[in-house]
Amino acid sequence: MTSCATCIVRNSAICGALSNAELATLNKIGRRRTLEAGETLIWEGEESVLVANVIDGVLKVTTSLKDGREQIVGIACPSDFLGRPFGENAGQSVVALSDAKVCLFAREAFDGFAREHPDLQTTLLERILGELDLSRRWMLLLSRKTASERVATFILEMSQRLADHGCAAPGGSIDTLRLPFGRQQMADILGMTIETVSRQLTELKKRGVIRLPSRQAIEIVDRAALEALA
Amino acid sequence: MTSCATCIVRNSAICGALSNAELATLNKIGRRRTLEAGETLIWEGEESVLVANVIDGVLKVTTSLKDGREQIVGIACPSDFLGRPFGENAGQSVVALSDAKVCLFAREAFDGFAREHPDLQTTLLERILGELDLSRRWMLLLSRKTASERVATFILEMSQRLADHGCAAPGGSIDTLRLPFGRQQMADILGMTIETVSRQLTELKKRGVIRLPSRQAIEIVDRAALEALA
DNA sequence: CGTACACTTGAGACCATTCAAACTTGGTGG
DNA sequence: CCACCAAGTTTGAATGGTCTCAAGTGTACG
Repeated sequence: MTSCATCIVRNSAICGALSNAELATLNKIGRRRTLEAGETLIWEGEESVLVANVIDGVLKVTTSLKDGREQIVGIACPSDFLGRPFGENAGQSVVALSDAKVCLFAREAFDGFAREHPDLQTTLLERILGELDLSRRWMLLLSRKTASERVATFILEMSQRLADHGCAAPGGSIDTLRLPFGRQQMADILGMTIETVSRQLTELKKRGVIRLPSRQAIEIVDRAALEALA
Repeated sequence: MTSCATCIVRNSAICGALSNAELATLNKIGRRRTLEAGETLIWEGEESVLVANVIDGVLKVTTSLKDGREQIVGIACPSDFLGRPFGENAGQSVVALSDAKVCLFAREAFDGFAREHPDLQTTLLERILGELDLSRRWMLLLSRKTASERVATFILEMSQRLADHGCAAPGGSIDTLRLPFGRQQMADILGMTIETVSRQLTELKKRGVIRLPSRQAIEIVDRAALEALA
């Protein structure tokens, strides 16, 4: 029996808006689920039947074209909210990048609960507004920034995110990022090809701005230079 | 004295969630304002002091880089909501594209009112979720679609919007769009240059897919062809 | 030790941009 | 009514940044 009382994201997820009594009610309509890396939780275009809180792991939120071109429009870390409440269709797919644990709710049940709990709605609204700001800023990157600006921005943004809530994997100081994804996913986030990402990273390495200690790690050597580039 | 009772967006804006009594309270903290084309209502990066409902006219929501590169991340039409509630900073600028009328609220007063009126919050949440879906779909266009795909998608999207709520200006059937903006703004929406937009439009004209009866009008001749391109 | 997979590097092609010039359009005043 | 002007738009030629395709290198894992 899993319980909200012992949940590690109890206070940082939207559940933080609820009292223990309210949480007990929510607990009844929710259930936990584990996902393996690569597993899809939500399919783009399908009916929106699920919403979820991330408990552990990292997931990607994507939209794609029929021919396979894909764009990652969001990265979900522990305590982040997933899914499309108050709507019939899921606009994006959600896929686990690492093994993950989520707290699932049937969308309709969640909608009903939310309508009766204004504080939860406020919290949710604040989160979604933050997401909207983020995705709009990202639109500027995708449409107007050059390859090197994109990579510089990406590294700084990830560093930021690591600082905020330990999303970007363990075992690094503020300046050594252990990223939970490979080049292809970086490319899908930045709207470029894998080759261009690679070239830009080696360029930054050559210039002594970053180091690449291992495949999935980036160490920031000269943060000021990165900021100038982004 | 302006009154919500006679407001033309009374039912289509977020105010639709409120009773007449509640609306009277909201009316006290709001005021009307007219904007001339080109006037800025909200500045990116400044403190978020205002939120608003659009009553008349069309406005653009933009983010930009210091060097002037700009991306339009949203178009606001009558009954649309503007601004950043529950947050300190405005992430985007809002500029009137045509002469416009808006219903303004001090952000903090609005936040307070919203917290006490769950139905308003639900409505707002639904709207913001819709905006998020839209902007995420647009990210895919900006990062992965070719110039011709972008223009085709744009025309269809605008046609859709015209059909939904008479945003895209008067005097047109479903297939003749009178757009409230010029080539530069199309470019800023699509993340391209003005020249590329122009070239793609003439290309579509040559192929008999659209006609360009006047500077700001686009007539869809072969909708199926457009859909195939998008 | 060998194989598979991810990443890097290189050469060439291509699409969108840049810069420049010509053309429309709509408005103003002679 | 027409000439003129300014602003917006179209068109052209050349450039350049990113992608594509292909081969090479490295790293993890059996």
